[in-house]
Parts: sequence; C-alpha cells; structure tokens
Amino acid sequence: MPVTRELNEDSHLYLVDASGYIFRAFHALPPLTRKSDGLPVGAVSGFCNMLYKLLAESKEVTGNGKATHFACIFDASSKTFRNDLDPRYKAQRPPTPEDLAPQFPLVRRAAIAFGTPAVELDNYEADDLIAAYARIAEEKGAKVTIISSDKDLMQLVTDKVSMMDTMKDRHLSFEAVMDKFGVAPDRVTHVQALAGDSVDNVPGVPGIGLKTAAQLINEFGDLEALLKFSSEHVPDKKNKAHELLTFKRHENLVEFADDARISFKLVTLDDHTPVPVAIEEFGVCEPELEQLVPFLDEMEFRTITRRVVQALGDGAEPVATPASGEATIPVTETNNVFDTSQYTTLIKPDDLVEWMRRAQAVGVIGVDTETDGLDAIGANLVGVSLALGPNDACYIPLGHTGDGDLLGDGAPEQMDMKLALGILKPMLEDPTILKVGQNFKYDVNVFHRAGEKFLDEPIIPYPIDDTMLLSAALEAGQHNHGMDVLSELHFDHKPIPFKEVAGTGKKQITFDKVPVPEATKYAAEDADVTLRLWALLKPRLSAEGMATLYETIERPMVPVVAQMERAGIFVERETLSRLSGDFAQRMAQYEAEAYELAGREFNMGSPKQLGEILFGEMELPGGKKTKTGAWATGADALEDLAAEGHELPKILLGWRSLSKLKSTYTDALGECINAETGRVHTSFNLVGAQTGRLSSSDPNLQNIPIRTEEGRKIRAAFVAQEGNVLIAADYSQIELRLLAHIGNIDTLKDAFNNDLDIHAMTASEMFGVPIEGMDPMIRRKAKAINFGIIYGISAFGLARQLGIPRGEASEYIKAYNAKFPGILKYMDEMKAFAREKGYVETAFGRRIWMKGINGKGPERGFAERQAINAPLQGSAADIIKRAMVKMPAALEKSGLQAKMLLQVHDELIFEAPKAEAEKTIKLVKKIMETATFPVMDLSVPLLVEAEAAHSWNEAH
DNA sequence: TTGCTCACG
DNA sequence: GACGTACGTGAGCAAA
Repeated sequence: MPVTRELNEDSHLYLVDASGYIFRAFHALPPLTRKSDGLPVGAVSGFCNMLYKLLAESKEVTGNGKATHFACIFDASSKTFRNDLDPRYKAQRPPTPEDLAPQFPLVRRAAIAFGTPAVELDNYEADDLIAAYARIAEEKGAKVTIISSDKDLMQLVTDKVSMMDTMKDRHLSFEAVMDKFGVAPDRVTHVQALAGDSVDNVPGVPGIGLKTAAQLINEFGDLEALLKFSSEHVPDKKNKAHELLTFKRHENLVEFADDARISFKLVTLDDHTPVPVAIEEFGVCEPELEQLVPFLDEMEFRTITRRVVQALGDGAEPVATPASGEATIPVTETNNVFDTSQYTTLIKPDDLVEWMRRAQAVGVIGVDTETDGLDAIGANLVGVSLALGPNDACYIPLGHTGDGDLLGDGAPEQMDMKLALGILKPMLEDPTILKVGQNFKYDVNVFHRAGEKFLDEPIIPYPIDDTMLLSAALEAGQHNHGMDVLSELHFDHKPIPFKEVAGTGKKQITFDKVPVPEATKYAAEDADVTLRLWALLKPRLSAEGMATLYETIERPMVPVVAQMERAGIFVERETLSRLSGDFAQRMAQYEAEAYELAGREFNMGSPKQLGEILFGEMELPGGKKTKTGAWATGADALEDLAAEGHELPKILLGWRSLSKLKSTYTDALGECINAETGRVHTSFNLVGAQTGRLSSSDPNLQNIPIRTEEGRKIRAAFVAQEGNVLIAADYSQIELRLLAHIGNIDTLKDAFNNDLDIHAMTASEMFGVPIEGMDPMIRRKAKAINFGIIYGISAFGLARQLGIPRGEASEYIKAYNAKFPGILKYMDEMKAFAREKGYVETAFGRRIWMKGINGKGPERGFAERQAINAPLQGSAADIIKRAMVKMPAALEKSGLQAKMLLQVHDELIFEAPKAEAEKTIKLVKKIMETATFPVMDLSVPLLVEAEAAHSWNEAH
C-alpha cells in the first residue's frame, strides 16, 4: 500500500500516463496471450515490465532521479467534458481492438498490485489529472517526471516538470518541446489550437500547420493577440496586413477564429481538475509480494514473477507455474542460428493436434503454404509449414504425389487432406492466435480455396500479420521485401533456394513431386524465417511511427486484394482470337512492304537488325546510339524519321504497335483464362512499387491498352457476365489535387474548389490567354507542364515531351514558377526534407527512402525528382487503398452485390448486377471521394467519375 | 540474364 | 560548363 508522505523541495513525483501507455504497448509489443485460456495480456505484460523497471531504477538513482511519490493515472471513460465543447473531438477514433479491451481492467489491477495508486476521474482525461497533480507538486517545490510520450502533455513541461518515454528510453525536456513545436512549452497549446490535430480531430485553422503556427505565435505572442490582429487589420487588395499573413491565411484566421478558440480549449489541459486522491497519498512503498505475486501468477508471467521474487523476496522459488513443460524458445528471443535438422515432418494427426495446442499456448505462429504452382488461384495445396520459435518448425505434407514410401519407414506418407485441414482450420481462424506469413495474401487464397474444396467452406485465416508488408512499411525504397532478401539482410542467412529442391529449367518439378524430407527442410525453414522476421520487425512499427499505416492501410488490404484476385474478370476468348487473326494479317502486309523498301527480308522485331538497315544500309540521317552503342530505334527516333518523309519508319511504327498488341495482349491474355472459373485472375503485388502503389502481374491487368483505337478493342474484350455490368470509377486529377493540398498552393486549390479545367487554367495563367476559346495546342503545353511538375520537371524532359527546343521549355518553366511560386517552394521543401531525413513522407505517413539524395551528379538529380514525385504518387496510393479497405463493408452494409475486381492506380473496376448499377455507382463514388475521412480533410475536393457498361472499354 | 521497346497510371 | 534526366510499373522479344 502507498504511504502518506508530505511533498517538499526534495520530493520527486512520478506520474504514469497509464492509458496512453496501454495503447502504445498494445501496438508496439508482440501480442501475447495467457497460456491457459488465451486471454490477451500483451499490454498488461508490457505495463508490468515497465512499472517494475521504473520502480527498480528510481530506487537506485540517487538525488533527483529517485521517486518519492508515484501514481498511475487512467482515463475513466471515453466521454469527457471536451465532447461537450465540440462533438467532433476524438469522434473519429476507431473502436478499441477486441484483444485490447479486456486488458484495461487488468492494467488497473497491475498498478495496484505493484503498490502504486491507480487514479482516474469521471468526465476528465488522464492528461487533466496529470496536469493538476503536476501543478500541485510544483507549487510545493517538488520535481515531477511524467511517464509518457504524448505530445499533448508537453505543454506541462517546465524547469521542474519533465517527461520520459520509457519505450524509447528518452527524456523529453524543454529543448525537445522547442524542437517539436518550435515554441516554449507554455506556448504549445496556442500552436496546437492553430494547427489542429487530425488524430484527435481538433479542428484548428485550415491551411496552418505546426510550422506556420509556431511562426505566428512567436511573432504575435499568443492566440488571442493573433486573432485580434487578424480581425482588426483587414488586408487590402495589394498589401498584406502582416508579412506572415498570406491572404488565404488571414481569411481563414478570421473565418475560423471560433474554431481556433474551441481548439484552444480542447488542447488546454485543466490543471485545476479536482483531484480524487490527495497527492500526499502517493508516497512510494515497496510492493508487497503477497499482493503482487498472486496477480503475476494469475497472468502467468513467469519471467517477471521470478525477477520480482528474486529482487524482493527471500530467495525462495516463486509459486509453482503451470506444469506444461513447454520448451519453446520465446519467439522474441530470436537468434541467427538456423538448424534445419531440428525441423519435423508431421504425419500423424495426433502430432498436428499437439502443435495446435502449443500454438494456442504461444499465441503466435509462423505459417507458410506450399503449392504445385505459382498463382494462388490455380495452384493446389501441397503442404503447410508452421513455426513456433527459432528452429522450432514443422512441415505437414498433404498433397505430395511422388511415388513410393517417401520416408522409408513404412508409415503413411502423409495425412489425409480433409482431416488435416479440419484440424488446422480452428487454429487458423482462432482470434487469440496470430498467424504470421510472408506475402500472406497468397496463403490466404490457398487456404480459402482448399477449405472450399475439401471442407465445403472457406478457411479464412484471422488475425494475421505479414512480414513482407512490415518490411515495406519500414523500409520501402531501401531494398525489396522478398523473404530471401530479408533473411540475408537481417539474419545473414540464405534460405534454401527453391531451385535446390525443385530443380531448374526443363528439369524443374512441381513441389508435389519433391521428396518429403527435402520438402520439410525447405518449407519449415520458410515458416521459421518468417516468424523470426516478425519478431524482429513488428516491434519496430510503433517505435518508428509506422503502426498506423500498417494497421489501418497495409494489413487490411490483404483480405481485400485476396478477394479481388479470386474474383477475377471475365474476358471473351473469341474477341481476343479474332483480334489476333486480324492483327496477324495486317502485320504480314506491313512486313511485305517493309522488305520491299529495305530491299531484303529481316527480323522486324530485332532492334539490332533494324538499326543496321535504317542507319547502315539505307544511310538515313540523324541516327543516335543508345548507351550500349546500339542504334536507337525507339518510337521517338522512328517518328523523327517518319516526319522527314521516310516511308520505312512509318511502316515499322505501324507494325510495332500491332506486334505489341498481339504478343502481349491478344495472344497472351487468352492463355491466362482460368479453366475452372473462365476468368482472368491477376496477381496484385502489395509492395510492388516503393511509392505504395500496387503492381499487377501474371498477367498485368494494369496496362491494358486504352490510348489508341486498336488497343481499345482489347479493352472491349473485358466484359461483365450475363445480367451484370462493369463499373469503372476513377479519381480525376488526384495527383495534381494532392499537389495543391500538400504544397498548399492557393491558385491550384482555388481552381479545384471552383471545378475549373485545371490545364486550361494553367495555360491561361502562364500565357495570358482567356480560357474561353483557347487554342488546344496551348492547353496541351500546359497539360504537359502540369504532368512534368508531378514528375519533378526538368527543361530537358519537358522539351523532349513537347518536341520543342530546350530553351523554350526553360522559358515555360520560368513562367510557370513565376505564376505558381508555391510549387517551387514545395519542391525545395521535399528535396530538403529528403536530404535531411533520407526519406519523404506521404499524406498518411508512408515513408519512402531515397537512395542517393546526398550523392552528386545524375544520381542526385534522380533522387530529387523522386523526392518530388513520391509524396504525390504515394499519397494517391494511400487514398485509393483506404477506399479499397472500406469498400467491402460499405457494399455489404448497403446490401449491394457488387464485387471489386481490379485496381489501376487511380481507378477501381467493379462487377455489379445491372439492377444495382445506379446505387453501386453512388456508393462507390461516395466511399472513394471521402476516403481521407475522418483522419484527414483535404483542402481540395476529390472527384470521382464512374460509369457502368457491358465492357471495360465502354465503362471507362 | 540483359537491354530494348512499349503498354498503363 | 558538362553531366544526364521527366515519376512509378510489367511483359515480350532478341541477343548474348
């Protein structure tokens, strides 16, 4: 029990922001469940460890560090007086995760068990109580340490009050606050009131972020002074009222003054909150073993129980722990030693049942599937591997078809598929067991289909984590995220290559033919590596601030995209083969004409032979070499020649486009039609692009032709099935809109807010021509420039794109920068940010690491353009992913049958019953247009155009 | 396997 | 003053 003790100048009060800690621990620490019944206790465990460490340390530290008073402060309920101030406050908070909710009462008990008061007060947040106690302690001359990393508490920092982040083992002092907010702690609330907070839904003033807010407060002193100045000094047409107040900022400060005042109240902690327990009651005492040990025991925390008993007790062994005799090395204690001889092959159902029991006890399991093919939709399940700890992995052969007695022991070679899946299913769907995979979308689909086939109902693994997605969230741009790369990088261990077990080239066999002993080594190792990667990467998520991105965008994509891959899209085989024939005929004509002109036959598909003919034999002028010294025969070069009146290049261009369409699309796509479903099932790579975009392969359905009439005929072969329509919904100008928002460029924002033709507006501004009756060529130039901006423009690139001299392009860029100075500022900021941090960020916090940003020459220029483009392309990717994640539930809630089939970067394709087309379009548009909500409200509207039709060609 | 070319956003 | 460049992908073919 805490003791009563007066506070004076020698006192030191520790205040633990317990509620804040729980949330952070929950996301940062590996999930942990109580062995006996699966009760989730990860946050409780983290809390106990933290308390123990804190109490032990503060005992040892002499002088100011030593705690004389100690208390854990909790939120009492989710509703507080702030909700009455503004109903928006924290209104968008997602519901508490299921496996976190039961831990709150346990953490309160933990605090009490450690002999520290657990304090809370209805209608107030923990932060308010902390503010009140800190004030009281300070008035008595005591020192205060607040255990939290919550920025909302930073306003309390003084020379007596400091903060400590135990997870990062870091003290936050006056300087750290200055660093974060750009103002002294006592001005923090003023800055927050202006900048707002999307996490807590504090409105703030639009267009003012932390940086601007800090500048303004430093200039005007406080919020009221600033608001007063803004309302009293109306700027005139030409002159701003103050150097820091752009017209837009000034306008917003006047218009949203009330929001700012409300925000100020929301962010200001009430340090006169009535305290439910007198501060003198917080006197530190030794925890009482009689109270603490039973609690720790009940939680089944063996390690910490032992520690506590050794530190505080008489050396006696702790109370006996459950006698399960588990020998599993905790997954968190990974090492780099791999021993494939420890892997086991599971043949007997009883052994599998025992593994399921252990999975239950450990609470997290590495899972990998082996199949007889590469695509998750066509391939069959061959085996499953599991891992529960380093070198503690097994393989369950299920569909091996090799001849003979595979193990040579006369035992049955493998378990019955149906029986094994029946045992695995409850574990895979058990909400208290976390399934960890590498590229788990593949395994999700394999399990889904195997369940349907053998158990008459799908197996839907949940909950899951994906090491590939973890790696991409943490290190996009640094390397790719295949298991081999990650294993070598993190463990300096090269897993057995697939080729080693399956062979290569013609002799390659499918996995079902691989002898079980080799299959066990290969497959179990994959599960082992995966689980070790998880133990390494998962805790880094929160530590590096990437948990929200991963949990709200990346991981939820797995089931959504898996469903899209299973759905596939119907493609008319007849249309494709008719086109193939048509193209072949016309190519033959082109070939005949080309041979005639060249004076001999040659391979038109060979750039080498082509170069020799054009620039060697025919001696056409202007030939350029590629970097390897070969003649360049790309479309640009051929077009130049054609423009000079040469016939052969024209023919080649025509032949090339047909050849491309035929080989890549009309021929290849027909081969991709799945025999069972009659549809084409692409594979989406969730980490295909470092910017966060998806990529599509086998076949790539994100590059189906559209720009030419011939190409569109291919798109017309993608159709809805009888009674359905395809719906194509695409974001209009999303990257330019994001440029307007992120770069905070008023002219662009106004244009989008007034629904103007953005390219015409640009042209009008730059060239001083009216929008009405504009020359299409002028608009085209402006459009090219707008695109160029997004790509990190250069005079060279623009000149090439528009076919104009470089000097002219240079003039355009100058004119552009003069008219839209904000964009130059955006570009400089991105470059500077990338140089300093080594990465850039998207709107939703995705990080893209830049290689070579601090290098020199071309390498650096490349990285700089990337730094300009990546936040825009990546933010657009964030947004459409958010829409995709929300979509299935929204459709279901509206009772609509529509299925999402494809994503093409800024476009989603659905198939829906004809009768529901109208309603589906309406809903899809709404979800896509509001995808940033409630976390973010862009300063420009997002516009989605959607249409329904029989074919993809007509729908787009 | 590498380079070239070209389909898409 | 020259360097080299538009950003992000995947696939098929030729040529080694």
